[in-house]
Amino acid sequence: MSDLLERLRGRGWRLTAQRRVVAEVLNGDHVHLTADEVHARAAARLPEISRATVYNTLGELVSLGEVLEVATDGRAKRYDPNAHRPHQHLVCSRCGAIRDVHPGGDPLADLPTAERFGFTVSAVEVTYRGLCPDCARN
Amino acid sequence: MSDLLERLRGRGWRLTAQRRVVAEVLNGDHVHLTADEVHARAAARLPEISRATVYNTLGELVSLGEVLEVATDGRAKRYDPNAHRPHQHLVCSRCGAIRDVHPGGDPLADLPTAERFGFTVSAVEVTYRGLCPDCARN
DNA sequence: TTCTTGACTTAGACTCTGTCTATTGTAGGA
DNA sequence: TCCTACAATAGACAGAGTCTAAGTCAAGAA
Ligand SMILES: [Mn+2]
Ligand SMILES: [Mn+2]
Ligand SMILES: [Zn+2]
Ligand SMILES: [Zn+2]
Repeated sequence: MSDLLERLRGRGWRLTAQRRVVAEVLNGDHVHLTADEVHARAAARLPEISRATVYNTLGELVSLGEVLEVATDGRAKRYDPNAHRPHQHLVCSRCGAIRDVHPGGDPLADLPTAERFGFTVSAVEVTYRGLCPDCARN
Repeated sequence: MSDLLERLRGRGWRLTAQRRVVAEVLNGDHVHLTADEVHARAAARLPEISRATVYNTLGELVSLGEVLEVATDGRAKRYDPNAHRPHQHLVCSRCGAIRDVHPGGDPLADLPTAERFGFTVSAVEVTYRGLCPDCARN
């Protein structure tokens, strides 16, 4: 994760305590936190950090391609530091749990040119919906 | 569309002027309106229709399976009357235009059991992102 | 090291989308 | 026609996210 901070400094980022803490919170695999969850965890380390700064920092990380924004359904967006390995999501319709999945093959290839209607297609988002083991059991 | 109204009456729906107007507005192909757009168009025909009724009616149509809810990004959900033919969406990242696409094959089949982690997967949402012809040109 | 300055952070007001409630209205059957 | 359960309404409320004005500070300059 200090790799990340180095990369960001190289891109002209000022290294502030707030940005450092947000980057630290977004560390690990299968991390899909909402902005408010990031704020709560960051505030545990740096109590005076503001919601606005968390939103700003997350937005910057997203435009730099270091974090992915995952739009769930109606609920708050989730922020995903696993931005360098393409993957998709399995979402529980009941409790909102998210798992990363890594199917083989490029889903972009499934869309023939005839079905592109002149669009320049550059990305595809696949979300599998269902019930997680816990919710299926109850 | 009066097919739709017939079906709904058969299911015990009271036919009110408001519901009729909402159903009329959601008529056609490649229709992906936000709730407020539905409200604006409905209000052109029935000026006193309320936002709450539009939300209620859309919610009912969705739970009856007559309309699909499409969560594009962090913005407002879109309502799609093309609920009886499974399809996916092509979204312009710049202007937000949406096209229906109908690729062959079942995208659910692309997720092997080993990648399901015990989830009971029942649906998959595929969104292709890129630039529409107009936006690519400018 | 201290100075300087523009980038950064903050609190809280504000917007947008959607939900809920209390009240009033009405579709459709008796 | 009358009754009543279902539906519509206005507007308060809530969650998620954006914006602004004012204060703060990281990091390069001297
Ligand atoms: Mn992920
Ligand atoms: Mn559609
Ligand atoms: Zn679950
Ligand atoms: Zn476009």
